[in-house]
Amino acid sequence: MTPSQNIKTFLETGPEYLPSVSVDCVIFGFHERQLKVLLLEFKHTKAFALPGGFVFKDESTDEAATRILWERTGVKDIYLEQFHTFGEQNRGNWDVHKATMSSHGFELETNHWLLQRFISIGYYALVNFSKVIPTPDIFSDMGGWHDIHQIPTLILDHNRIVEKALSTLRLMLDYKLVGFNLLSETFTMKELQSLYETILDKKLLRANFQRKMLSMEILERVEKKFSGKAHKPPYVYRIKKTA
Amino acid sequence: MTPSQNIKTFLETGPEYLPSVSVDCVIFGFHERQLKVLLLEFKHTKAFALPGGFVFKDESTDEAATRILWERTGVKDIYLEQFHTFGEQNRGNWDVHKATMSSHGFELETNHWLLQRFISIGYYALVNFSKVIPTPDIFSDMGGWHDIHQIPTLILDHNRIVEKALSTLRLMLDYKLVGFNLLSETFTMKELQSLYETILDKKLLRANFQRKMLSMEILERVEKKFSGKAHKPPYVYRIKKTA
DNA sequence: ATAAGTTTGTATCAAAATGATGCAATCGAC
DNA sequence: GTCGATTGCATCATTTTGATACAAACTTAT
Repeated sequence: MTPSQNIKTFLETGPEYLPSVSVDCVIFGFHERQLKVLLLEFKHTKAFALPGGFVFKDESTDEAATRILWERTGVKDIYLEQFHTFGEQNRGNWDVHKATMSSHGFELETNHWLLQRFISIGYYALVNFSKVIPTPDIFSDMGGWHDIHQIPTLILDHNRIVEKALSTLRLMLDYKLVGFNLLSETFTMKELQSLYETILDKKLLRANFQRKMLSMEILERVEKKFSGKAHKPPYVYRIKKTA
Repeated sequence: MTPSQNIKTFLETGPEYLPSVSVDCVIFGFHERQLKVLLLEFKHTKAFALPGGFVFKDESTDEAATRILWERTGVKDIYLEQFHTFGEQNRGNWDVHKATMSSHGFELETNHWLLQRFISIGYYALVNFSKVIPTPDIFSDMGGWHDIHQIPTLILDHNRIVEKALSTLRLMLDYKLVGFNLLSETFTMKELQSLYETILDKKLLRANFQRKMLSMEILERVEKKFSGKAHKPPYVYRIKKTA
């Protein structure tokens, strides 16, 4: 199918979606000691946006978020949490979408379903950076990771959504042990600490961090050692499977 | 206007609402050492429900919640917080509403807007019990307070919504100082402790509770003393106005 | 007036959690 | 083997929290 055919199909699926409701996902990844967010880019308009989409009439909003996540990353079974619903009357304008459609030869009337008011249910996801294959959607030409400290201006109220997702993630970090989802299956204590330091944006004392993590008794030592570097090799951990 | 005229008007306002989106409010009050929730009662069907409603196309969801709250309690300026959005495909059936409409002589077709799928944005409110005048809506005949431990079976997924609101409130209690909203303008330390004990459902040590509350430095002693009882009079507090 | 009975406000001590520092152990490079 | 680097953990200091005690302030009974 050509892009234009895809778009035609999409525009025609309007009636299959639950009206007024959209889902936006803040997908967090961790790479090279940076907390990253997956953003979509619109080449024509040079605009950025969060991965998002609409809810089919026969799926739950959670299912919609899972589906959108899968479509944009190629990964299922992702840690996902709803954090807030954004329900302002005017969350920004849809010029970018209009322009994108227009560039493909589709001129949307003002009352087109795509240009109506939508509330957006925000979900944040924690993914293993290396497993993700950023995949653009119909509107976008590119998907890519952006350092949380260098998020460009996004469409609509998406910058606010990212902010809220980040503050929720920070709160969750020491309430629920959830950070692991951003690392690979196994990891060292240093990697885990580095992750926490990046998310919380502050240094932590190594000895105390280790003591705290071990005291929760959810970590399991895997291989005894790990070689390569000129120093004492660290233990490698994984999360205990709650049997 | 007669009730039936009210209902007719309401049914005709369908197009003014944002489709698929509803708001439900869990209104907490505190009275006689009990945590209460305001519920509406449908006399014909003997069903109970949370106060809720729909979102006008030109108001935000927060504004809708505030409006609904005001309509059901007569109080504006209420502490209100969004806590979760419930987006399952099948949140339960609308038989009760259908029956209520029917009892007023309105037979709704299956595809009537009121019988469509709605997602519900949950808000919880903390109100001063004594200031509230429970007021029924078009569907209900009565509004009243119910002890959190004796919530009857509610329509749709409203029982789950109450549960989630309560667990969120408990989490919030020691993260954010928010309990005051359930008391009157001024209160004693004992009243505040009693409130905390009721919400958290556990006893707290008086001395330590007092120390903790005072250490946050948001309480202000008002009147020196308080008389009537045969013992040392307690201080009366109010929240410091953050100047 | 005085004593008795309560409840309040706060001090004090014990225990637990957290912050900070030090040191032995283990690896590769030389 | 020695050196430099990093890990794992012990240890101590500090802070927070849990538990108990006691004096102060009020009304009622005598």
